[in-house]
Amino acid sequence: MKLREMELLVRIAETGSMTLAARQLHLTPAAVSAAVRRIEDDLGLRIFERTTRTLHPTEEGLVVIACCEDVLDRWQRTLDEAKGPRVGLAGTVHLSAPTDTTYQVLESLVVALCTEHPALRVVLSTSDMVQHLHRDAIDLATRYGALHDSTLSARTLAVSPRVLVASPAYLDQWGIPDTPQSLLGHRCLTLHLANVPAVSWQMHRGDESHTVHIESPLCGDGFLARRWAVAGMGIAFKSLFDVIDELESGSLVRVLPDYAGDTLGIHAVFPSRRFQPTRVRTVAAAIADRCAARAARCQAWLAR
Amino acid sequence: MKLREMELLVRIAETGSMTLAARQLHLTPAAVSAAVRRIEDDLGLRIFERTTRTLHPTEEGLVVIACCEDVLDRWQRTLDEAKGPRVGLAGTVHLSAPTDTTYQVLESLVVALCTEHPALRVVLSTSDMVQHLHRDAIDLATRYGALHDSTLSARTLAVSPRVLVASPAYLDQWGIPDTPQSLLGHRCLTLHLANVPAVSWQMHRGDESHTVHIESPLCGDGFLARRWAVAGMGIAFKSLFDVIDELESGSLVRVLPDYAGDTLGIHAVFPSRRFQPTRVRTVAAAIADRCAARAARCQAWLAR
DNA sequence: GGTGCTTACGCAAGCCGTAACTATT
DNA sequence: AATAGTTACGGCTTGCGTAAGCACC
Repeated sequence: MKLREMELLVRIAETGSMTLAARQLHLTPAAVSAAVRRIEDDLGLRIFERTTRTLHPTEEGLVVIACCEDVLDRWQRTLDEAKGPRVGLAGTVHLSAPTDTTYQVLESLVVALCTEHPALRVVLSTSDMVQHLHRDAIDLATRYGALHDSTLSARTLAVSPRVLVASPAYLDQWGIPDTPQSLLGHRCLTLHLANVPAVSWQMHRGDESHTVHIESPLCGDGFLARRWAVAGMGIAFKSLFDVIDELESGSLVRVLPDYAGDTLGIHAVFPSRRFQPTRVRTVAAAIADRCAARAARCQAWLAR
Repeated sequence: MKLREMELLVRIAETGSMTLAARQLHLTPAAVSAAVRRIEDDLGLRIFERTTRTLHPTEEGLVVIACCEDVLDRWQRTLDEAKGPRVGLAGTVHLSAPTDTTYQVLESLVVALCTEHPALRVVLSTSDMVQHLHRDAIDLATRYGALHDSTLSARTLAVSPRVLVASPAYLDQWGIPDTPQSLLGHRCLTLHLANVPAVSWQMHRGDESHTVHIESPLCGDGFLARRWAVAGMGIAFKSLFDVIDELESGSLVRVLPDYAGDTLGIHAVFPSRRFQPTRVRTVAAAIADRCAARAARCQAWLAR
């Protein structure tokens, strides 16, 4: 038994598919199939019960796979400990984040990390959509809101309410809304996520709750909504976390400040496997640091 | 990295020698040497610092080797759990024990085990000498007294005092000694262990301590001493544990019953590696059971 | 019919044993 | 001189990719 084979078993169990596991490990499905067969023969155990279309671990398979996870985790940590202090980070980290988080948080952070660790490669996969971490072999993603995939694990990076924002120029030209309903007469900038435009904005003041159905002249991703808002194209409904820079600098101002949107959590999301190379842990820690600093600025701004 | 390679590292560390490790794993020294080199290259770490005559783990090597032990242990237990209930014991267990223990305790036990588990093979290595468990790849040995090799771990099976015994016929013919000194006029049966005859017997009564230097007409191993004693050839100084059968049956009787020899521990001794196949654990448990039963008979006999 | 697992086959790399070599005691 | 580790080389095994086959949607 090789560690590589253990990783294969874990990946198959995680993805639920030999083909996806093969892709992640840069193998062919044929190789994976053969490897599983070989492993099962060696062990004298059936690890996966499979038809051509479904695949799930057997009872014993779960025991073995859990062991493989432990072993890989132990091994990874040992290598980190044994060779960690001497060499810088090396290898590739696959990150995925929403557009705005990518450009505001990750971009400069990645530059800093790669400068500090010349052997480190970072692949940034920018998407507002919930990507399939397993399918794309993402090491670490940031996501807004709760996640529903139980095969993932998450860590909260920040918590921040949605706020309505617009540029001073826009408000000069179109006036300042004073009730949620008055938004209907404004140019509202909505997000277009997962092929479904987000068309209703929910906000509340004390016990009041308001839902406004938006007809949007411009609809894009989070990054575009912010840029458009700064450019005076309309009112955006964004996480405070994403627009704290502009609010601090005054290029955006908060609209309807008495009304707050949902408070969204920003999470770091990992494939559930416990074994993470040092490079992933380090990058995760750096992201958490940046987000914590940014969240502190949000707190300060709200309390000002 | 393969589990087999991990085992190799552990064995090298245990035995302190590539050649011995090679022998245990049925490889050539060349293969071991090449494997170590390969592993070190793969890991980018030096595991063993070595000249042609000495070999010891590096700092990082110790970390890696400890990890390998953990991994092998975890893996072994997992396999036991995953396939344990379905199949009987299989494979080979190497045992080593003193002569008398072998013939009185292990012999019938091994027969029972092999009958119960047809796929089990047992290799019994009988010796009164302290064998090199590592060198001979012994899975489990029993030994009297404390052990001095820190790379081994031990479990106490029984504790029993040495006693002086002789057959009734012998005592009829030669008389019953009434003091330790009177042993000098008797035919005493000594052991010949590790090429050095054991020539002094120590015993005590209350606070008194007596050391008697023996001139022995017959000198052999533990088994022979017992048989000679039964045959009326003289007085033996044996662990009660070894002669409980004869004392119960009356074929031997205790001499100088007020005087007790050292209380010796009987230990099961294992190579320190933590990973033990089920077969070894099962055999160890069976031996412990037998010894416990026998020890209980010793207690009962002393208290009679 | 398409997707995903499996089988067949050829090739390349890995790994072991034999044997000669080197260094240490 | 003897012992332990290393290097060199030939052969066998392992493991992968390509390509074709097969079963469940």
